Amino acid sequence: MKQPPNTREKIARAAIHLIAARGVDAVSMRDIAGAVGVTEAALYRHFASKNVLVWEVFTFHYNAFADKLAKLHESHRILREKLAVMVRECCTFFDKDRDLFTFLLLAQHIQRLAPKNYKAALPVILQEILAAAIKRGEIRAQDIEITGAMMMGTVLQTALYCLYQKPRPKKMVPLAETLARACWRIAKGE
Amino acid sequence: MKQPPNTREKIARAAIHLIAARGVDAVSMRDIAGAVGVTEAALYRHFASKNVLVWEVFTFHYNAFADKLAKLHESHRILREKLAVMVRECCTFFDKDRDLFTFLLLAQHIQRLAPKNYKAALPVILQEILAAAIKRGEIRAQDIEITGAMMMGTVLQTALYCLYQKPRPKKMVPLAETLARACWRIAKGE
Amino acid sequence: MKQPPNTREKIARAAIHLIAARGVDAVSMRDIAGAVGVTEAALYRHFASKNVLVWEVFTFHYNAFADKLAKLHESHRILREKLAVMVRECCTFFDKDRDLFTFLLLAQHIQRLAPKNYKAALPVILQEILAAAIKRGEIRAQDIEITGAMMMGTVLQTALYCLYQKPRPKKMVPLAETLARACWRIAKGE
Amino acid sequence: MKQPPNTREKIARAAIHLIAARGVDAVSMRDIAGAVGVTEAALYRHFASKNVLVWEVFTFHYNAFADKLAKLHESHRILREKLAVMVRECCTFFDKDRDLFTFLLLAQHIQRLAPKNYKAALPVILQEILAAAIKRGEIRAQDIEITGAMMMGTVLQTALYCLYQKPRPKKMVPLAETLARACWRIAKGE
DNA sequence: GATGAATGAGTCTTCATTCAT
DNA sequence: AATGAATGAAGACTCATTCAT
Repeated sequence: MKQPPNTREKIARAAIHLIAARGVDAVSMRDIAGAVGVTEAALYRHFASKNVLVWEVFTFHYNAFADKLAKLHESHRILREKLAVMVRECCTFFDKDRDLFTFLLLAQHIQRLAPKNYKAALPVILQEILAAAIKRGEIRAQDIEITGAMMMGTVLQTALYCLYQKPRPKKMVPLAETLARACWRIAKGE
Repeated sequence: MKQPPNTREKIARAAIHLIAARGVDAVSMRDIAGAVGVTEAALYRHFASKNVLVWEVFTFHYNAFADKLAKLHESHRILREKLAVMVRECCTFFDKDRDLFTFLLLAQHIQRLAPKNYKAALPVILQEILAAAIKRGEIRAQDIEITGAMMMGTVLQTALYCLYQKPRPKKMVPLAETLARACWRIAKGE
Repeated sequence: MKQPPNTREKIARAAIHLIAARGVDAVSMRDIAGAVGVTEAALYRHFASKNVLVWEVFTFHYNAFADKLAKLHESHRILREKLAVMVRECCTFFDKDRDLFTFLLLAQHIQRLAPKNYKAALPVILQEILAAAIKRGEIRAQDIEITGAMMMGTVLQTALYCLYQKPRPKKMVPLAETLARACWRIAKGE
Repeated sequence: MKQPPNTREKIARAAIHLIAARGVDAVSMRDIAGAVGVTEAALYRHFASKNVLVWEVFTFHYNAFADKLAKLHESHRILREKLAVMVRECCTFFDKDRDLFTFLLLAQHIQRLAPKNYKAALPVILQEILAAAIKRGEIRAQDIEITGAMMMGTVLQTALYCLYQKPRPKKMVPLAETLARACWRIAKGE
């Protein structure tokens, strides 16, 4: 029931693909236009500027992913299971759409385009989960921001490692259990 | 016996400072020259190109840091202590020279400048330590590359978090013990 | 008996408003379309090109104004009165529709769009009046082109001055008598 | 004793020539560079931007001319002579360097580039002269801003007229006396 | 009458780099 | 060692205009 393949969508995909491979600054509007098969000027009918293009594509997918994770963990009670299911989702995502995952991984660099006071959703979600687990007595009191950062690092750095494996990137799903356990042990502390 | 503050050194420092703040692509030779107080052309007396400049400055400091870590851990026997001392060194480094640390953090992006077959030293060191610990029976057998990646992520993501704290970046040294324990528990597994 | 607010008219008004404020070159078809609330393409239903749009709108109003002045002065016999009534009309026009007056003031810049051999009507009218006054012996013989230019300058430069008064443009009608007298004295010579 | 023909000066001259003929907006950096015989990029070594280029060239010559007029009139006592000598200087200037005069004539359009609170010097000078003449009792009290505007219009519109005479622009010096007398009579009033 | 999408040429500007001095 | 001037390629973005619908 879709209309003729939406140009805006094609532009977004091309941007994700190129930026995942080279980084925001190293990809020009010319590159994106070329990949889509239109003129540079055509891009500007769909996105007001390069910054807007990158930012809109980023937030759209980032928020979608954050929402999914939020939904997922809610169907579990205990922290260990919440972590397991979230980590698994990350791994699945990575294996299914590596371009997009990598693109989202550039969050730090893209966030300089963010409006002031923008707060990334993922860390917040993680911190809320941890706070709740502490309240329930599942884990002992701790600095949830630091714990959250350590957990994210565990997963993301591993993703980075898998990404740059030669000759072919590694799959992450097989590592899901290992990663989940590591996250759990980080939270559990001594 | 040092000569008057070496220009090459001043260029390197300026590059580190600017790149730490903005990223490689967003810093131009003009920016660097301006920060040093010389002409762009002068930079080419000291470095053959922008890429060479970035790469040489990066590897110099990266290798120096890797060497230091290697030396440090050798004066300890058991993994737990090795990790503790290495993590502490990272934290100290971060607190003492945030610019440089941040610059080195961009490794992934800078490594596209690397010669083929270049292999970053830090992960290798970490993997060797883990391999040895397994051999000694300190920890059970496991995929040392993944374990290493998880450990690095734990520390680096926390550094990233500390870096972007507003209004002032946070100190990392106070977190050293927490981080070291997390790394240890990651290695220890269940 | 007017139709629903004619689009062509709305386009013309928007063009006048924008061009009066910014000049021909600094106003784009996009700007005009935006101000009217239609697509750029829609403009081309009403005007063949930007140049045609500007030129047609200009000549229409310019000629209308020239005609009015011509009619006006004919109901007076002597130069002094002719000048008085024409100057007053200019002032009234300025106060009533500053946008349009300013737009017409850009005549010099718009006339590069003119067809070859185009001759602006206003100077001609003025020169005819002066020629007649000389014939009648009201004023002594003189270069009517120069005298005409001086008179026009007197009024137009004053208009310019009133236009750019901050914070609000000045009214011109109160200056009508002063201006008319100046014109008269210019013609009268010593 | 001059060094090899200064590029900055050549750029300024080319800009004056082109802008006098076509207006600021219709002249591109490419045009200017082409006229000078250098790359566009070379222009940016001498002027930070197109706006800066136009503005600096404009103010430099405008102020120089204003200074000259100021000096000139000071060597005369009475208004009539002051006006005569200033008008004559305008005419001489026009005949000697029509490009530059025309360029300066675009003042109104260039002044949108002006820093806030910029006040053009020429009207001020004229107003001071008029104020002094009133004080001395040479002319009766009047709105010096309006009188000034009328005088300027007299000269400038005539210049415009001379400029666009076909096939060759007219000389202005022969008109100096006529113009000076017109200015005087404007000030003198009835 | 009007739209949405597209284009190709052109805008100003910045880039890394070179070279004569 | 360093400079000032220059370059050619590329950057993001805008322009007037066209055309299928």
